Amino acid sequence: MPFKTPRKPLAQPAPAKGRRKAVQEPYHHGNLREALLDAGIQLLKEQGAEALGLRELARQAGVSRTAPYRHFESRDALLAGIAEQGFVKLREVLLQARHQHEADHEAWFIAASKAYIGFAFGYAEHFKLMFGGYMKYEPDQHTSLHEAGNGAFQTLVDLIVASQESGLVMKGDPMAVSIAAWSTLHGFCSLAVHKRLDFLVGNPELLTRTAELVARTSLEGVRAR
Amino acid sequence: MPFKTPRKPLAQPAPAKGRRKAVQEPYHHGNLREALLDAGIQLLKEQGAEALGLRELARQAGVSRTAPYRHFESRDALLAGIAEQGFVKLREVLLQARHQHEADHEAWFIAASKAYIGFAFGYAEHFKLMFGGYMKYEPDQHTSLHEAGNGAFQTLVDLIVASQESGLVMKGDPMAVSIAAWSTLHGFCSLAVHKRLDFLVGNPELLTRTAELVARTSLEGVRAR
DNA sequence: CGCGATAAGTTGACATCGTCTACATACCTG
DNA sequence: CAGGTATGTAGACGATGTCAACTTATCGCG
Repeated sequence: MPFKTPRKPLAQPAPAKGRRKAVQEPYHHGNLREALLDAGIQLLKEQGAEALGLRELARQAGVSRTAPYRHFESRDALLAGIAEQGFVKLREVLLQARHQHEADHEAWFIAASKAYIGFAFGYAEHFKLMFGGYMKYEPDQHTSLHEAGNGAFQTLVDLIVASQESGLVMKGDPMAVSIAAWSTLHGFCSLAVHKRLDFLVGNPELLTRTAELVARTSLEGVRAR
Repeated sequence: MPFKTPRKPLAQPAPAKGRRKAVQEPYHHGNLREALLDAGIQLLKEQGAEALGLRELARQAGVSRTAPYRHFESRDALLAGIAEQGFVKLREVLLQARHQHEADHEAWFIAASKAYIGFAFGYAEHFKLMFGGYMKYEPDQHTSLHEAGNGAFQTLVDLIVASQESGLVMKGDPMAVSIAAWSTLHGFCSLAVHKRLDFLVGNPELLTRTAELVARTSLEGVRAR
């Protein structure tokens, strides 16, 4: 029962990491910023977003309660950082589906859909944090988070545009069509991670079939007719 | 600037309201339970779910901070009560769509879809509370909330079953098909109320078109083929 | 009609949290 | 080596949810 995590013995003092902006990477105590993010991701997975307190994260990182304020201007900013990592990961899995099936648009579509669903179920708490109302989110602030989200969304838009050109998917504003296709996947995932599909719990086989139906539904909903 | 709301002068002492369960209706101070729910719904609409503090609600109702505990065992229970009212309202608007178009299944489907979207946009904060992670939700506890949710969902299942019989919608497990159709609507609404569709903000005309596309997508996704 | 039980409301206290201000320390740069 | 700045710490404040103990009003029953 670890009440007090002793300060983690970092491998390197490590201020060697490229300085893309202006102010980064702690100097005399190891890189707290990433330590906080890592602890947060860990805690998020184990206990959910409500457990992500600034003081708790500080405790886990072995620093004092107000230390995080040197790296995040508020709790929301820290949550935004964690959510951002989620969007990066989501984009990765979507790109992976693309690279495996880029030639066949229909296969690409289905693979991307399953990747999205797989991410939501595999990182349920992360998914909730990314899309739920756990923090204040104003797109024109949180620009970094916003861009990460757009980066993930863009992979879907790319898929839709390609599929429109090949005649698989209906014509029309690519944004609107992308949102329509995305909505189907997202709605299913959102309902599932928030436990609103208790019809399916305890029946993993039915859940799998429903997930596949949803992936197909997403495609059929926007298929060219 | 009402700092202290004086105790509301109730029209009647009012313990005359049908006693469906066993323990209800406050005795010596007016009916606090409903006053709290009403204040909560009001505050929810104005300020969002985070503003729904037990103490704040008590303040608005003109009672002391711990008085709500005589009617709700915790803050979550109060939120659940408010969310439950939302599901009742949602069911109402879905039933209204049904009664206006029951004969034509396709019209019924589209009307129900638009009603769902209309509810989400018209009661955005309520919608977030109902489906987001603002409170702990375990279906086997919160049975009242759970049933209210199922009541609303059932209107969609009825629609799907009827549409399957008339050949509009594909065959298959009605639950799974209902979830697939619902997912499309819900995903769009969820993304919108959480401000994840900033592509559309400031362009209400595009938003309207996208909403209609989504309603159609929901149907096309499960249409018989 | 009166009296006890009980529902309803109040006050006080506690632990926790996010955040602010002021202070201390380590590191880098000139 | 000196000074500045990035980083970390301690203390305090107001706010919240919840518990325990106490008070008051209302109901039900003999």
